[in-house]
Amino acid sequence: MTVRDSPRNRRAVSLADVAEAAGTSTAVVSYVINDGPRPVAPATRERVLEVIDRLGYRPNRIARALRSNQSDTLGLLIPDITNAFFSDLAHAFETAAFERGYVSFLGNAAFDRRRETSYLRAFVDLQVDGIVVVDLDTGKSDAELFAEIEVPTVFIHHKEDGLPGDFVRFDEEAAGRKVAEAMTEQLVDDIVVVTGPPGPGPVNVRTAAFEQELALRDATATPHRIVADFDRVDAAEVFASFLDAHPDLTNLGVFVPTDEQALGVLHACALHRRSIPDDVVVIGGEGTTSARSSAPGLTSIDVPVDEMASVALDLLKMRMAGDGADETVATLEVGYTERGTSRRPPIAGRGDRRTETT
Amino acid sequence: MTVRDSPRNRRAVSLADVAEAAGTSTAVVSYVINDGPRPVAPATRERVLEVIDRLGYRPNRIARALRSNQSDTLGLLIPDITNAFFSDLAHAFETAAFERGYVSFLGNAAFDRRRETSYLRAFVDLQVDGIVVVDLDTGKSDAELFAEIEVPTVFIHHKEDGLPGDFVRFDEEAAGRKVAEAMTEQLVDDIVVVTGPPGPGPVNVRTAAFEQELALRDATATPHRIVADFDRVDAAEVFASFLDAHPDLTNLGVFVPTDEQALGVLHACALHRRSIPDDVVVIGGEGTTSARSSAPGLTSIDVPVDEMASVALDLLKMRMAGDGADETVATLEVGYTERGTSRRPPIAGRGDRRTETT
DNA sequence: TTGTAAGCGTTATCAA
DNA sequence: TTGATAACGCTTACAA
Repeated sequence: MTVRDSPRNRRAVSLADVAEAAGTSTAVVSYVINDGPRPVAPATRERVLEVIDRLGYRPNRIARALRSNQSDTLGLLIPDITNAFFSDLAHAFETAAFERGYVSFLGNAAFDRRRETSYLRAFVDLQVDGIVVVDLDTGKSDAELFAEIEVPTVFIHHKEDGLPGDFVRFDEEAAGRKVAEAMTEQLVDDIVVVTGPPGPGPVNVRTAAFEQELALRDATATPHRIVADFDRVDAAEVFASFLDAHPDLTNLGVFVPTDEQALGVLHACALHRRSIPDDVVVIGGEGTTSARSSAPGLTSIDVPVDEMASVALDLLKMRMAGDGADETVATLEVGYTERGTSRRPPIAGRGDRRTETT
Repeated sequence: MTVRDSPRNRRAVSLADVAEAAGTSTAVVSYVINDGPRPVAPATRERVLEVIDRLGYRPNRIARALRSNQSDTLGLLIPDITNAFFSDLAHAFETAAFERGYVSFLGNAAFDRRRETSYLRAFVDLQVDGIVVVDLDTGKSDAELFAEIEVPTVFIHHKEDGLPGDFVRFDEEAAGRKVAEAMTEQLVDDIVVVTGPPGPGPVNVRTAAFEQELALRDATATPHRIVADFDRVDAAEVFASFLDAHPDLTNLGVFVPTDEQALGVLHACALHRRSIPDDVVVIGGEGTTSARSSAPGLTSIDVPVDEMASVALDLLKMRMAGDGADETVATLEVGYTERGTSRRPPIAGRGDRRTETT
């Protein structure tokens, strides 16, 4: 037992240690570990592998990153990790990244520009190989910072004009239209749209498409609009006030573009003892896991979150490989699933309409 | 304009560049950046700071980590990030870590031992300063690996005997007892306990305490036990079958130790058109944000998640600072809040009972 | 096929 | 108070 074996004051086994024990050079050990870039004689390789195993050597990824400018590390920046949709996205990315051999930093901007900036800088300083951003759509993004970042970046869900990087989104317009179509079949007397705070964000594109399609299908239906923040507590409060202010509306259809808000609306209905879907039909816009299994399950657009993650990572990989392609915009198709917050329509389902019976 | 200014093929500004531009040495620049360990003349410091600003220098954290064995980075390992409770925990940690200047890697074990191991190794290889683990409580943990890890580790929620590291938990026994007390005031005819898969995990401690206290308070009440996995879909299915099998039970009280399962139970009740809390009272064991704003909000134990995170990080910091204290076990107190899934009891609230009216 | 040695960008020792 | 310089552990050009 040498001193090195004592559990305290032991420095980790280094590549040089391996080389020495195997009676060869650090270069050869490196070639063995990385399967290149130079060939190694089978006998030598065998010897090195044996020593690596015996000594329990593990490469130091920090040193490797410093030398090679590659960390196999990704940065993931999310506006609000408690939001049902974003947490689904984060989960999808983490999984997809892990499958591809990356470990991810998680940055929760908490809807705060300063935090976003701070994380972005940290990611760059930590030499991540790529950055996945779900950008805040409130106010101006940190355009200068994004512009000066040399790290491959892919934007999800929202991207401001002029920022450099690929963009993965889903078809917001189709989402709005599909819900409008479904809503007209619900035979409700009045329609409500919940919108987010005014702005150019993707969510408001969704609601605009909904309203437009609705007008096309039924000129008489001018929906009530109510504005709520993108969190369920605010949405619940705002919707509860709406119900208070309109006790006469007893056969209501509500389009809530984000599931996070939809969950709040369901909460408000429960408090006000409005029966769903008998008194109020609620249709959501994202199909998060959280909303799929709410009580009752939310009828909604289904966003292909896993596909978004895998497309995003593929784009990132191409960019990291240096394929200097032009900036790509990938727009993914959405589905629509009836669950418990809408009425089974008298007309047979068609198109990509799906009905779920649990 | 020199070549370095062209946006392509530009290598980042290094400390040596700063030193050269400021007409001093790398050592001095380092002293300025780190405020030590040697003093710097005010004039020199001024000059260096000016150059840093002008060149837009940012320290390379990889190089710093390699040299100093400190990365200001943390690893966070979670069994299942889609679980309501764990995602609350993850959020709390990320926030607490960020406040203390750390950036966190996120590892989602997805209830898979191999993934857990793989992340653990990656964290060590990446030289994280500390690891926060919510360990899987299924089967044997990777004891050897934990034992050989030299990185400060703190376990949350669950820790197997013999593993090295501090431990932050909440008072599972008190949680079970509190719910039992509340349940006896609900005037239900029958009581159901949902348990997780059999095993030594913390959740089963919670349910055992509940059953024990219940027996103490009301010898006649022998609760039905139903077993469900720790996910809402399985819990919903299992509970739905239970309702099918017992159509006679129309005044039911259910203790669901994890909110994730409780959400499933609520979902099942909605599908079966059981009114809550008139037909079924549901009480949860964690008080996650997700369950607080379900429809209706879940009456439940409230776990001090933020406090757990901050205690865990404080313990980690102490260990990183080398305070070789004995292993600490911190047990935090839980609250209890009535929300919409229980009946307002006829007896006035007392103790730390809280009632929430939204 | 293998070995030597020069970095990568820091920190911190030691000497000036 | 400052400046050279030797690490940290790895990759890889170059030489043998």
